[in-house]
Amino acid sequence: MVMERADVLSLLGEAFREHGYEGASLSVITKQTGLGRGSLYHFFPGGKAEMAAAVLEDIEAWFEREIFAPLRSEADAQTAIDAMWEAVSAYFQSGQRVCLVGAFALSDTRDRFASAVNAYFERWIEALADALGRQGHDGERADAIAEQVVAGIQGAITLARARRDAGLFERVISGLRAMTEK
Amino acid sequence: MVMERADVLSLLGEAFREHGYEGASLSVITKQTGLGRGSLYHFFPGGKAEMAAAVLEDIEAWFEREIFAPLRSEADAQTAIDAMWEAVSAYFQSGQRVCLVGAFALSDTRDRFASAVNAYFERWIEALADALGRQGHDGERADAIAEQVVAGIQGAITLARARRDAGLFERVISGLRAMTEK
DNA sequence: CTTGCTCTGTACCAATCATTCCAGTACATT
DNA sequence: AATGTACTGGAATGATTGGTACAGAGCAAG
Repeated sequence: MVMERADVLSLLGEAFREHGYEGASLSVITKQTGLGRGSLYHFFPGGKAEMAAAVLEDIEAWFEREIFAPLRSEADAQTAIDAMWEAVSAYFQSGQRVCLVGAFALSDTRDRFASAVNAYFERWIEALADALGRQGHDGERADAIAEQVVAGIQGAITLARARRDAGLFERVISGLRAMTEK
Repeated sequence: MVMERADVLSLLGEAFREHGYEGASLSVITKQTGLGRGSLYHFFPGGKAEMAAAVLEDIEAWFEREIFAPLRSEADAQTAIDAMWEAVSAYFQSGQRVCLVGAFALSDTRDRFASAVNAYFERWIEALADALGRQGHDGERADAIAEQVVAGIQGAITLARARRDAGLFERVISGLRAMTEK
């Protein structure tokens, strides 16, 4: 079995998601990726910090391609927004899967990856506001809704995980979704 | 200087807030509380796990007294809701201060303290829904708003910390607040 | 002063941490 | 078959982890 870089990043991502940056020890990582220490440090000479940075970059690239870019440039804004909601539900698995960027943001891990963490949310909010603007809202209102919605998604993940309640996630999401409909 | 249990819990809380459960090592904790290992294990024979559990209990008690109970029993529901918003802004310091329960919820630390983490949010949502009900909303609608609002608060904290933007926190909070006005 | 109790600082423990190192495997290029 | 490079597993590194042991400090009651 060949292990592509993309596969490794995905497994690394799950490890950090489950245990957090501090909690994801090298032995956890080797176990969860199936790669020995030698291989890990061959691909990521910078160690754990470089692994996490690479994962963040990978996540950012995925969201940029699948969600942010369509929000900014799709001819029909509502179509892009609908696609965002589909992607969000699938990606976060009804709140059973944590947002790694959000999780990092809540501890001092944030400072290690400050610019990646900031950029992720900045781009999401801006792209969504752009789509809302093209959908007919005036600029200020679009910004406000976008902030409200992106915050709401993070909160829905937190609550769904705290209470182990996927239904709660879906209910909050559908409430937010109503805010992005014409 | 006498060190009351309440002071220790407050300092412990800040340590866990800043570093997370895994990241708050015993040396971080001794530094931040000013107590040596001897004292710490004298007060919390169960070690780090007992410290975190005690902090969670302390937080829960504070919210119960200051926010949940008034929401349930204050004669004028709107007054209790207004007080909740004041308390939330002050307690989370415009999103510069993390919600420890929310932070725990996002990693596998949640499982160690599952019932405390679940109870905190369950009570918050139920108490708020109760107040919204007395304020005139029908039951189903009150539940929905309460979930939406409590999730929104958690998300506002996440975003404000991620982007180091206290204004963002206040804007999201005031959007949520509008949902709890008659 | 003595007794008894709560509290504290320090030395210590085994386990685990991230990281380094290196001999060796696998495989593609000559 | 020989060489070079990419990769791998595991042993060894020193630092740090959470937790224990214990002698003593501080102080109130007798």
